[in-house]
Amino acid sequence: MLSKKSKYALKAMMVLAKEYGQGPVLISDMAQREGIPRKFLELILLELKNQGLLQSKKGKGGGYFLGREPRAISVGHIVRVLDGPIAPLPCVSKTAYMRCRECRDERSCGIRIVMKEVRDATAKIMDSTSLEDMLKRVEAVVTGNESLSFAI
Amino acid sequence: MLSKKSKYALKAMMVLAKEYGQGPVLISDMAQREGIPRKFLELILLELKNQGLLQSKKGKGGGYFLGREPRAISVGHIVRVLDGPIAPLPCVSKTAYMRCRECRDERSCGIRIVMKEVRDATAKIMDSTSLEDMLKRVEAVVTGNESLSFAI
DNA sequence: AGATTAGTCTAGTCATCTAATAGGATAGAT
DNA sequence: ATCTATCCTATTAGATGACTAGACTAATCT
Repeated sequence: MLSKKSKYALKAMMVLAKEYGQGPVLISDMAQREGIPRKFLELILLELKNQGLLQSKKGKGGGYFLGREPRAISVGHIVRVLDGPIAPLPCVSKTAYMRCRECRDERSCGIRIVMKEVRDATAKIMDSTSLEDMLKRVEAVVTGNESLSFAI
Repeated sequence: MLSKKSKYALKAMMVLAKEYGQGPVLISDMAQREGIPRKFLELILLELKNQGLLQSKKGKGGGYFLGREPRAISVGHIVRVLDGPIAPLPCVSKTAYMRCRECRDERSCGIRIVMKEVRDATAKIMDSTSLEDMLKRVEAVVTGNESLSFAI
């Protein structure tokens, strides 16, 4: 399960992607538009900033904006920043591998084989979907041209 | 992330699948063989039994055994019993749908579109993989015939 | 019948995580 | 200097995760 942190992060990033190139957006604006507790969103954005996905500007006319193009930021990256590894088990994680203490022979663990498949399928989707991709799909739904929403 | 409950459940179910048709297996045996805290495993097996995946026999010569053939028990079913829904967000769950409180228009939510893909991919793998499938794959690894491990 | 064996059930513990909230510090704009 | 808005640290209530304890019940063996 995705935490609310990740969900809120994705929502805020989508706002920033839509507003990309038009100057900084206020935390309060994003919080209000997406129905996210404002103080909580602060923490989230700060973390995204510290990981290089966002930039900010203080003072009047300040706010947050994407650190790079919407097409260069993936869902997987955002989720990993807030929730950590995507893998369902540490023993199949690429970014945070850890063997199972009780596993005799990892290579012949059937559970691991299946969970590795799950990890790969999930990572493939999340890492290949950018903010731009999501914007396009939303657009496709709104304009009624939904065939687009399946063209990755 | 899979909980330890689910992981232990899968391990125990694999033991029972391997031993299928050969009479009941003791909790303690499974606990020892797989390095699972015994009392914790008790709870897990009880839950699996209450959901109809396992049967048990008390007294001497007792223990647990699968309620049906290994080919008729899927990874997805086991995981859902212990961890609940597989979906990364309640709003894309088939078994436990719940809308997001703060979502204006669910249909045009980009996050939801992507997470639905993730759910479908995950569910497809977990629901189409049975204990028997896993046993076969393990066997394939052990005998060195790993081409089998990709033949679902 | 009585002892032994093995699952059943209820409750409780302890640590960690989640989803926030609070409030002052810091830096930029005017 | 004074707004304005992010930055940073701390705190917290409640839930969840991962067990542990112990009494109870049912089946089997002698």
